[in-house]
Amino acid sequence: MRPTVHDIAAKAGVSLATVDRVLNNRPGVRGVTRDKVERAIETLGYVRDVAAANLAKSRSYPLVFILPEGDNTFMRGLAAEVEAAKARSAIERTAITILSVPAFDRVALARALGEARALGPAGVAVVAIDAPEVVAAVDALRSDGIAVVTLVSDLPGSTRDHFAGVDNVAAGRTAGALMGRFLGGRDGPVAIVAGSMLVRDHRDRVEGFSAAMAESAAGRQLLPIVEGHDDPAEVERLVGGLMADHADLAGIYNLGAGNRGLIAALEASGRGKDVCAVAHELTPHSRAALTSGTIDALLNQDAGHEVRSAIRVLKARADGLAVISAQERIRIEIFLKDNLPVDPA
Amino acid sequence: MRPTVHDIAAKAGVSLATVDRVLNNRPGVRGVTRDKVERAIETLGYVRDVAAANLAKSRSYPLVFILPEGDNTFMRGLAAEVEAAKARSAIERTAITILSVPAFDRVALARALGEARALGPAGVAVVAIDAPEVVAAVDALRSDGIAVVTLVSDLPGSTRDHFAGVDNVAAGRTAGALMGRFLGGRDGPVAIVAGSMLVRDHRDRVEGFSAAMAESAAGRQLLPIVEGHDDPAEVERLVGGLMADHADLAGIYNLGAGNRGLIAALEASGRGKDVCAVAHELTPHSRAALTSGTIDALLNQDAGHEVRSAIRVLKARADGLAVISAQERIRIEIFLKDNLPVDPA
DNA sequence: GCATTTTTGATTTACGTACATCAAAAATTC
DNA sequence: GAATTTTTGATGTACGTAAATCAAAAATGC
Repeated sequence: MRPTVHDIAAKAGVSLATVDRVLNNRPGVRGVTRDKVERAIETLGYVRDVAAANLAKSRSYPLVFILPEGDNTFMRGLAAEVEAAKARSAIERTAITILSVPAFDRVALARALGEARALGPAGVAVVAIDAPEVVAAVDALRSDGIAVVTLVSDLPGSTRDHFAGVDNVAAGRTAGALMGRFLGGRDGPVAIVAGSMLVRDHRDRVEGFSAAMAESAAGRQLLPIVEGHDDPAEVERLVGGLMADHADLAGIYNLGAGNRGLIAALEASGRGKDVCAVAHELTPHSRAALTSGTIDALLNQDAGHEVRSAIRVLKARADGLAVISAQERIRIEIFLKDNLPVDPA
Repeated sequence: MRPTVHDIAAKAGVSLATVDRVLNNRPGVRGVTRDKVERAIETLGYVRDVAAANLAKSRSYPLVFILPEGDNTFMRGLAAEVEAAKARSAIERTAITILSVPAFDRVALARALGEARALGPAGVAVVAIDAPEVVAAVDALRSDGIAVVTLVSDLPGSTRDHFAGVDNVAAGRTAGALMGRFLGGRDGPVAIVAGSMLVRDHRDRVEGFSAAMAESAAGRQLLPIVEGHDDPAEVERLVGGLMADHADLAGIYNLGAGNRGLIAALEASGRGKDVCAVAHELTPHSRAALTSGTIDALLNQDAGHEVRSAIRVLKARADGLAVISAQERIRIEIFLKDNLPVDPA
């Protein structure tokens, strides 16, 4: 049977109250007594029953999620996952507030972080934009003792507790390696379509992609990066332009959202299948394009995993506990037409 | 504030005892009363506090893990993950017993399942061998009301509750697609090295690989499958033979364990880098070989995830609860030299 | 050695649920 | 309508921890 506080008290020859004082480091315990208790804890291998403790404390975790608005499927999916987590609030003892801000608007984001701070939550999860005012707002939260996790896009210069997202440099490198291998002997330049170079995840992907292309396809020309702002219509216009301007275009890497636009433009051009396309995020649209051969490879991050991981980490940090980092590593999935999961994602 | 049993009692105008009778469907409640209570539960949106309930029940989950013995890194890693889970027993209210059986020995496995049954646990996780006596032993456990999860290798003909592992047909297809693309114009046959065709996961991988190769590299000759029994020494011997017999060998797919043997044989041959090698499982050895270029792609399943998922599912099934299937899907990771995780796995 | 401060003990209540017991009320049978 | 059965209420204990109170004991200062 697992030892309880009573067992420690008995073993250490002290009262329950003293054990409680030691466990929750309340004042009024002499060093010697504290040592006695800690030895008893050690030898008995006592671990606090977190469930019972939370019950006794009737602990709850008010959390704030700050998400960008926008028309793209990935962010809408992310929002849906946060809603799903909200529906589990009762079970998980969380109380989730969602704040929406215009995409790529650093000022609005900093303001939203201020709002979140005013709510005095236990933790905040935010899709970050890499800008000084955002860093300042995050640091302000942290100095209030509020846990902060960046979601999808990181903010390395800040004091955020954790980043719940994929290694985007590695994602870019993977895209580059696949592109290099898939292009084979084909000639012609490769285009890069980003959402916005304001966000860290997109910058990281560009960096990784360029590096891997330089290795696996040395000498291949990379066209200047264009920004589609994760908007399908804008991406369609941009890709249409690229196809028109470069008759010998060999590949396109769309590292942001707006795959609908990419696919539409590729298909409209009539040479969609000749261009090697690598993109991010598995959605009904991108899945269909992968199956049909318009897209050659998809890199995916699971929004549900990211949201659940963010919540786990926020709760743990709010309690001052450590996290199992291996469990919180978000994986990059690679989908080819041959390994699509059965369940339509 | 989240509603409790007291709130239901008040809302329904009945006593706490009656609410308890309804919630835990104990006898002695009239239909009308039951309905009243259920309506109150519905309108208040009550959800049982599982932590408090488990505390009150002082629930614990005795589990048995049945793992194959053997010298390969993957299975040793799997065992280590089970040990790690065992170390978390106190926190997770589990009591884990590990049974080891000789690899690929169906009779010993069936006997071990019988032993497990005699222990009367809440659930059993087993690395299955696809054989009638194993199916029978699993079904016997199930008919005792013991939850059963297959781990890594499935047993589709049985009544097991769940399979905690990857979609191995998809894994094989992915390997085939990568091989097809990576081979490019190179001529020559492709070899397949399995562990044993007795286990379902290996059979599934062969099926998927063959199908994908037929599509993406039609006409490519596949050599007859050889079995290395997940043993590094045996695999080294086999691959050495293949290299010697087929001077024009274009690719090797090692779908079982024993990568150390594969790598050693490839490197010894002197033409290791000319042969496209696809293998499974990221280990220190395979990682080094991927970095050096001896192996071209690695498919990986995360043993830690599989073990944790198996435990979650076993606990849920023991309580008769549903599982969030999206959360329990084990992903196939694809590693190229460019997207290796920083942390040495 | 006395007063003062610090440390410790004993005890109680609470968290939300499970489970048991016994009495009271209501419904059913004949 | 009395006897019986079924249903319901009231109440208490337990799970393991948190948190508070008040009294008792021990250590400290001078």
